[in-house]
Amino acid sequence: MASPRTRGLFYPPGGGRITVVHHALGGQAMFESELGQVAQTITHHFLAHGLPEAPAVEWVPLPFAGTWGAATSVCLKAAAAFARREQGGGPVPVLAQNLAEAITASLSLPPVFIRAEAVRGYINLHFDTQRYAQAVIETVLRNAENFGRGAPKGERVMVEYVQPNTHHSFHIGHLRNAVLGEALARLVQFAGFETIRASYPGDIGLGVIRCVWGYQKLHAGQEPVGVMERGRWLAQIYTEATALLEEKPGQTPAEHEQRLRFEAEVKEIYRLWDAGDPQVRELWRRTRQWSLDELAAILQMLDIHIEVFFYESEVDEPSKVIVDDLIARGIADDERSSGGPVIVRVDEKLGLKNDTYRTAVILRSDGTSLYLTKDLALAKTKFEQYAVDRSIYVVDVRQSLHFQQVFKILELWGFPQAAKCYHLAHEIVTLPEGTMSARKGRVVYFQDVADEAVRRVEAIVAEKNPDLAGPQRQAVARAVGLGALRYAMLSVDNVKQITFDWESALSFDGQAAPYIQYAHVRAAGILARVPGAPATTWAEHDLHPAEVNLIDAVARFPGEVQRSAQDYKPLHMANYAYALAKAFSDFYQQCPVLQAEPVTQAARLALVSAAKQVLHTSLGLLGIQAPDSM
RNA sequence: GCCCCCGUAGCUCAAAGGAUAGAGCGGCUGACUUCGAAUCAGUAGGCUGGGGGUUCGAGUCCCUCCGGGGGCACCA
Repeated sequence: MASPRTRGLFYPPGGGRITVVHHALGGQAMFESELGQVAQTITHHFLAHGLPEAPAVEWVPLPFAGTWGAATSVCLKAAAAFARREQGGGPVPVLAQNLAEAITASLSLPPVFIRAEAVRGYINLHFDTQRYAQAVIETVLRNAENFGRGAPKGERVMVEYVQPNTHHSFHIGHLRNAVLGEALARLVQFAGFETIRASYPGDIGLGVIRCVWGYQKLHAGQEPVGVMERGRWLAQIYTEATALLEEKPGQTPAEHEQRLRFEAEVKEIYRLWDAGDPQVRELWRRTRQWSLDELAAILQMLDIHIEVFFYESEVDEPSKVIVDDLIARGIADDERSSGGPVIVRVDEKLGLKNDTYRTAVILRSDGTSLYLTKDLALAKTKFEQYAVDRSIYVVDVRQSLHFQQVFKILELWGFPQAAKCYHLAHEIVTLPEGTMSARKGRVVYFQDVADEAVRRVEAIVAEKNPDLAGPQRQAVARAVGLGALRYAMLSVDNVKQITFDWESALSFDGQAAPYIQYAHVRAAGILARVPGAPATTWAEHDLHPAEVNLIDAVARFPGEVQRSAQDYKPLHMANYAYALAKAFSDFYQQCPVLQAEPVTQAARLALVSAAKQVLHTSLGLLGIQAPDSM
């Protein structure tokens, strides 16, 4: 069974995206003001030579080849503009190169740059290596866990994720959603936005009522012991119930009759629920709580702390008020007098010829509300009651049309923040044998995968690190096992399906969380052997290429934070964390620290300390723990 | 029929419109008396689905075709 927010297509980007102020140039943000100075000089040069159409100077990192620098393609752009204006001023690349050469020759560089050169139309600036290394390392160590944290943006963002149905059980599809939403929330928050985490459990609807019916019919009065067991049991009842309610080929007339009778019973329960019948409500409330208890336990295990829970059952009433207003304003058509529902002909209202947003039903003919109706009310609540500036819905891709309709109807309604709503669509998790289906009982539950992950890691720890035992081993096994699972979900782009299979989901080698955690462990291992407080200053020495590489990786972190938050892409951070770990592993292999000469040792200890910090922070943003040993 | 997404190494996937398209897994060859080998180094593997276009510059943007997936009135 699809969870309430488990379907649809892609909302065109731009809607609620965070505006890019300017590209933080990775670690080169270190020399931001100096780069700004040079940019000004370049612009002046253009003006002085009658090239007013030259675009703004943007710095990109110099293709990394062992030293650092920044480059700008502004001459290429200016040359292209010039060629368009003058027609036949020569080939653009030649023109650009000439321009770049003239400009670099005339630049007077601030001391952090050692030289400027013109290459293939680019202006390349090279940084003073030692000053750069020092700036990076000392900045990291001075700021510690706050290194990379963005300045407050003065904007409040709500991230809605974790929307499982009650009366079902949390499966790995839900896990992808939860893990993605949590990483996004952490990134957005760290990037400088005030962040509210919201969850929207589907605690009412036909699926829920079917389960309640099944419970009453088949298991009245029963209750298994244990939070997880109870939750899972409800999911089984749901499967059991749907089997009885489903039309099957080759049914006898008697079976058919029975099925119709059952369906009528389900409808009656739904009616009673709607009417507030105390008995039905009580049964619903009790079973619902079992699911919510299970959810709480899982969120705890995932270190997800939701601040606001919205329940479908609670936005039911307010949503009907909106429907009345939509009818009053002529946006919605009330067809109930002729036995129809209340609808919004979205395309017609927008004057579109093709079927794009289609016609949306916002109220059943019997006057009960729908999923769509509730989302209209929910959007309003988010902005008005929680005063958010932006609202992100992390929901799987099958519900894209649903959200397009929600946002468009809000827009038609005149709701000003409709443009501030953004559906972050992600693809689903499938099984090798096909889509998961609670209805068919074909589901892989999160708890089972988590248990297996922890079991496997425990075995590996026992083998590789026998000193670690007891509760410590348990803790490490959880950190590593769940980390691997999380990373497997985050290191694939949202638009790609994940086919779940045990081996790749629980992969501990290569590009996987344990690899990154291991790098952190190694860094911790080195630092643990040094008595006293770790060094906080850089020491000038000849840099090994692996050191240069690692410093570069460390320096990129703040930029990656901003980029991940702006693009709503935890994937960027997942890739970055791996790249950083790889740079560290390479460094570890090639550069002895404890055996190095005193000056080199001091510098490398500072570097190890900085790298450890950033590994820790980036894993943390992904919701993955970084233990000191494993 | 209409709307949307995806096609990149054998497989799974990366890649701010920028300089020579990168990783992992799998294959092959090497490196533990060393700060932990859950590691590292090397090697092989590609007309980025096809064709047009925009641009100084396209895996990335536009058009078109092919292939795969998803969604389309009273489910959530």
